[in-house]
Order: sequence, then C-alpha cells, then structure tokens
Amino acid sequence: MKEKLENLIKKTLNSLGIEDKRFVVEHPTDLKMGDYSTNVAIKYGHKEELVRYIALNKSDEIGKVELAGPGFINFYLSKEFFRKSLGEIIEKGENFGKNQNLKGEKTMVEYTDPNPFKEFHIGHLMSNAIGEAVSRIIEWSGSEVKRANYEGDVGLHIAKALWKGNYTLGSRAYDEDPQAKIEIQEINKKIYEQSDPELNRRYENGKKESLQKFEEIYKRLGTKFDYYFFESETGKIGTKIVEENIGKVFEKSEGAVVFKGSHTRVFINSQGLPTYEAKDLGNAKNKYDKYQYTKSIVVTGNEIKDYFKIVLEAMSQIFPELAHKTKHLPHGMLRLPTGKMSSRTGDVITAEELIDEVKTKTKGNEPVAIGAIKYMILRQAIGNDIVFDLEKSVSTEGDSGVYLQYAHARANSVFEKATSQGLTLNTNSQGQTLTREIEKLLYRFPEIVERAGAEYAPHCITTYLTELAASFNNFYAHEQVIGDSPESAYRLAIVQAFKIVMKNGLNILGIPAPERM
RNA sequence: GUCCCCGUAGCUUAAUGGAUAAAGUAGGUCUCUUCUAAGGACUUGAUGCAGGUCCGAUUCCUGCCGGGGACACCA
Repeated sequence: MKEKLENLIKKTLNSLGIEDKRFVVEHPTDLKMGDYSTNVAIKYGHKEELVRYIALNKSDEIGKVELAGPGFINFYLSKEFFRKSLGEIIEKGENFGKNQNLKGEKTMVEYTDPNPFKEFHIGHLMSNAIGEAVSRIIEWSGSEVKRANYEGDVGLHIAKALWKGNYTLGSRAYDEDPQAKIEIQEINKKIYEQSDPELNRRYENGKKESLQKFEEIYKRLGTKFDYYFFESETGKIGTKIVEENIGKVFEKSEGAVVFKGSHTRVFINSQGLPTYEAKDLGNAKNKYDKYQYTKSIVVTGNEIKDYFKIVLEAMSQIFPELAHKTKHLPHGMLRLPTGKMSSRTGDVITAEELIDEVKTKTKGNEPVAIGAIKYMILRQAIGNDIVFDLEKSVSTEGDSGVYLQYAHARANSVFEKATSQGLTLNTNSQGQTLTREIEKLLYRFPEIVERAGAEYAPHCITTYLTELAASFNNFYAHEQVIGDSPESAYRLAIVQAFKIVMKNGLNILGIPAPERM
C-alpha cells in the first residue's frame, strides 16, 4: 500500500513537472489523521492543486485525501480496503506477516551462553528471550536460521569452581588469597591440558550435570539449539590462529600475546592459555566451518561491548569476510528492584528461581509465567537495562504478557462459541457502517514484522500487540459479536483476524499463546 | 583520567528529523457488568541544563551536569 501511494505521488509530481522528489509516506501518529500521510506538500506552493491531482488519480482502496497541518497530505483507506485485508489475514492464517526480505540468507544466532559449573542466572534468561525472539523474527523474514549456544567449559571460572567445589568460594579466594590464586591457576592449566585423571573425572561429571540441567531450562523456555560450541574447542582453534599471526597481527609483550587495536588486549596469557578474545576468534572460524552462514549474530550482555569490538578488529585483519558478516547485539542487564545481580558476590538470582516465583503469582500456570517474563524483557529496546517488576509482570491489565495471552484466549473462545451456534464469519457482509480502530491496526502487522526484522527489534512487535489487544477490548466492549446479522458476521471476521494476528505475534516473540486460560 | 551507553509524566517505557511528544500504571471525576481472571468515557502530568544546524530537533553537532559499563593477562 505504501508503495502504491509513493508511486501515485511520484506520478503526480512528474505530471506537474516538479523536480525535487524527496518525500516520505508513513503512518501518522494519530489514527484521526488518516491511515497514511506524506510530507510532500510542505515544500511546495500550490498545495491544494497537488492534493487535487493526487485525489484524481487514486485507486478505490483510498477513500479520502486531504490537506492538513503545515502541508501534510493525509490518506484515508476505504471500507473496501479493510474488507479485503480481513479476507487476506484469514486466508493466510499462520503465514500472515511473513516476508521474503532475507530470502536466501543463512543466519546463525548465538545466544544464552551459560557456563557449566556456574548458575544459569537471570542474565542468561534475558539473553535467551532476546536471542530466541530475534531468531524467530529473522525466520519470519525468510532467512534460514540456526541457533547456537556457546558455553565456557574451560577457563579460570571453571578452575575457581573446582578448587573447593564452589565457584563463589573460589572466586573470592582468587582475589584475596595469593596461595589460592596459584592453586587455581594450576588447576586451570591442568584442565586445559587434561593432565590430571582425578581432576578430569570431577570435571567431566560436573560438566555433564550442568549441561543436563541447562537442557531442562531450555525446554521450559521453548528453545531448541542446533549447535553447541565449547570454549575447550574454540580455545585450541583460537590459539592456533593467534600463533600463526604473531608478528603480523599480534605481538608478544610481557610474556603474553597481545593485539594492539583501539585498545591493547591480551589474546594468549603469559601461561600460554587463550583468553576470551582468542577463543572468540576461534569461535567465529569454527562456526563458519560447521555452517556457512551469510550472517552471524552474537547476543551478549552490554558489558562485553568493548571487548567484542577489539575481537572484531583483530578478526577483520585475519578473516575479513567473517568479521564483515558478524553482528554483535548487546543487551542490557535484568535488574530486580532489590538491586543488580552479580555472580561474583554470590547473591545471584537463578532463572529457575525467578520463573518459579512468577509462577506462584499465576496460579501455577507455567506458560503464563514464561510469557510474563519474556514480555517484560522484550517490551523495551534491546540494550537498555530492565527493571523487572514482579507484580506488574503478571498484571492482567495493560502492559503485560498476560494481557496479550488473555485477549488471544478470549477471542478464541468467542469464536468457538459463535461457531458452535452455527454462525459463520463473512468479510463481505453489507451491514457494516463504520471502520473501527482494530481494522486500522490489523493490516499493519506485516509492516511491523518487517521493521522488527530490519532493526532486530522485538519491542516493535510487543508495542504493536499491546495496542492491538487494547483496541480489541475496546471493540469487543462496544459491539455485539454473537448474532445472526450481516454486521455480526463481519465482526466475527474481525475476531478471527485478531486471533490470527495475536497468535502469530506471540509466536514470533516466543511467548506461549494458549487457546484457553 | 580516557572511551562507550543512558538521562522523556510520580513510576516503567515509546517515538526512520515531522503535525498537539505516545502508551501502560499510579492519582482525580463519571459509568458498565454482555462471553473467562476483562472493562469504557473524561481528566491531571514529561523531553537533565546551555548553545548550534534546520521551515521543523526527544532524535544530529558542541559544552556542562547526573547515572551505568569498559579500560592487558576473568568471561
């Protein structure tokens, strides 16, 4: 529709011989100002003439064209347009909203990234919710998507955890007790070298146990990974890459191997072990060896933004094409009103604790609890910190996942009830007289998905769905849906279209959409 | 100290350089109860400060103030 309007305006400008053709067509902020508007007339004199010419050439999908404000031209869509769009939504069903903007692309999305031997905390929960939603948005844009999980199964954190069997204890001792620090470093080296049978046994058991526990959480959250990568693997690959490039990209300094980019960073430490940076370099290559992606997205916390920048700088010198394909998507921190969490001080809040806590507020309904949490994470721009309000997350009114799930379930039940009474929907019924707000929102869904896809922005979808649910409630409060008049048949079509759009929207976000609640 | 991110209504958040800055909550005044555990109408209320570019700035630029993060062998 937008394109049609742009063409219409271009055509009109051409026929009037106007040279400067810069203008935008968009939805106005207020539905009262029409369904589309353009700023094309602001710059020109003879505004009325321009509008008259445009109105002359319009199709019957446009009802009214008018001049407003400082020179905006507003377009109002016709009833005919809304009838057609309802029909299209119902016909396309679960495919309504998909687009082919990324057709042919192969995208790998890395997210969640918990570490064996450590807790799966609410930061991982946040990464998971965002990564899953981004993966789905990209799938809806026509790309093939592979989900990857990158886990730190070697490194100092493991040694700290194995030192006395507890990460918090080890972490504290490492900072405070020089003797413990030496012991932990020793353990770290042994793990890399796999030289101590007793330690290997403890390590393997602990790792297996952690990974099993993580799988249970993924299942609850609704994520299924295609690939699992481990630092024990990428560390070796990364070390080799770095060593091969000493003198070219990297240099030796104080016994370590460093990269001097916009900041100097250590890639191999003075013990000869790879750091995070070298591992991530290895990770990029390893991923590409396993799956020839055209785009690689890495979802992590904000705090490693600067580190990742350096890794990309080094990568662009060694594997320029991979660096070019890699996009870092850093997200903010999930805070609880009690203060920020920290894994170092030991007062972590685990994902399961949070889920179970929310679940007690939803009468034990897990899909509702998961939906409430995911919604709170996805409702705002990625990158900003989130203050998780427990009460608000399960509120049945307004800005919450429950509100959306509830509206969807209710539409479903209304439709079932009508059907059981033998009523049918009809998008062509003649009785309808006025266009409702909900009709003006429903047809926009594909545009919202496109925008979310272009910007990796799940919050575009949550915002839209919330507005849609509110307009559905409004519609439902004012109009009789169950009845045998042509009006009711048309209204039932609106209910059905709403149900489809809401379900698809929740699906893209990875939020459960139960038919009954 | 240097670099990066963020400052919007009492609170949590929106806004490819566009119209009167948008929602939800909380507050105030009415109203409904049809099909879930649901509402509806009206109302109060905001761009940290100071400049600059522009017909037009929450958005771009400069400075300041405030908060967070990162600054070589953690991830």
